[in-house]
Amino acid sequence: MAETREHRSHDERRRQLVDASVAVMTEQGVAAVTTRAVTARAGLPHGSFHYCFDSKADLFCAILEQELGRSIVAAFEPPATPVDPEERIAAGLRARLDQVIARPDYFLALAELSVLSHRDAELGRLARWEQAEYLREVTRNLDEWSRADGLEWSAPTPGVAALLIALSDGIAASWLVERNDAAAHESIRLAAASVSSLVSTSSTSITSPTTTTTPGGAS
Amino acid sequence: MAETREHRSHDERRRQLVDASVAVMTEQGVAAVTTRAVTARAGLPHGSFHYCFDSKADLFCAILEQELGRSIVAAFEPPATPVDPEERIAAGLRARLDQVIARPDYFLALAELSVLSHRDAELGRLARWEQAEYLREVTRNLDEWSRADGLEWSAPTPGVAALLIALSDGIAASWLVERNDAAAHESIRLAAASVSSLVSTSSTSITSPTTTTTPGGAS
DNA sequence: GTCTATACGTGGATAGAC
DNA sequence: GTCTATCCACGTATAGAC
Repeated sequence: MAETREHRSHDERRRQLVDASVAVMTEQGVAAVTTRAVTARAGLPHGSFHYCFDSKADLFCAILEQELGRSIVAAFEPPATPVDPEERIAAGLRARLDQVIARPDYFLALAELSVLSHRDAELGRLARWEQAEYLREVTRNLDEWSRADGLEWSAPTPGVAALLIALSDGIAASWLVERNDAAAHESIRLAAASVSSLVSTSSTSITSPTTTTTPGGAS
Repeated sequence: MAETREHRSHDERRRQLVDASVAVMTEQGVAAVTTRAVTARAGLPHGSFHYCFDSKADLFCAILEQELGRSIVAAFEPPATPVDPEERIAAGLRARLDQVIARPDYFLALAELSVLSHRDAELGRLARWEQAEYLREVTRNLDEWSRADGLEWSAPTPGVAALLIALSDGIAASWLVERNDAAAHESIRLAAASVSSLVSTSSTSITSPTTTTTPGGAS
């Protein structure tokens, strides 16, 4: 450990600079993310930048990798507590919207970075990969939840997952320009009502008969 | 008229530069839209830029105004030929996707410009206004179409229109990163099936009984 | 291995020539 | 009114000092 201390410093610098970049990006937009601004924000000398990153594109790769990966972790996460499909879908969509509402500037910056990534080959690959990963994750959670509650979809779940992603993205994007909470929540309500028409509760659900016996709070 | 000839030249220059900007933006991204690149593209001297625009932000305003306005014109346009709700919704969503597929780089640039606009107060106002205008247009067309076919929605049409916009935006955005035609069309299929569950054909539709008599090709 | 000083290119905006 | 030459600020990247 004592010998690797110098190397560890190098990796820590990278993380430090990435975090500083995210801060600048969030507050002032992607255009404001310059090597000078980032290093100044991190309290490091300007020269340290090209000591940690090959180029600015390299930095953006690191940012995209870290932040998009972070977004994936809690995507349409499983059961929570078994509720009817419509409410479950609404909850999933609402979770994402709530994140955006809580940190609008951050997600605005992320959106900026996403569209920007398509201009660069390397960044584009990364963005596509993350998107695919995200779809897999949502599909996985959707499957898990459907199996647990004994639900069947009138279409393959990857397709349903893609639809849910498009919906949450679209609603979030719309909120970002309008900042209209009521309208966004109405969209979610309608979306949940719509999408739930694709699901049919199969008769195999043994655990939950006509009346669900959920111990605890039942509203 | 003879007296205003000089002024007309000025306005024509503006349009000329805006068009050049859109071209550059489409081919190389918003970041490449510099005063020099734009004037060069337009075949004009660099100095002519600040002769037509107060600043670069002023140019972006003009671009946003022109291009977003252009997007609105054909938004979920009315009847076409009366078909069932699900097919009609799918057609509306498909129309937008087809536009994006036909000119991906253009819409990518437009997306770039949209997210970028939120960093500037003036541009933000413009983007919001255009978005509201777009919602009004879709709602208007939705109302018209529904009335013509005697349809009733289980929710106010502005809410439905907002959902449709979010859907088409989300699906288009998803396509822009994946470039997966099949997946996008599957999303549209599912979306149309979902949303059509919100509509109930009222008994007032006299023109179209159980079997529609459409002259011409009936596949 | 860590940081400073600097080179080099570019962009936005302007003053002044035609 | 139209265009040229130029200014100044900033951004990336590097060579070399500590």
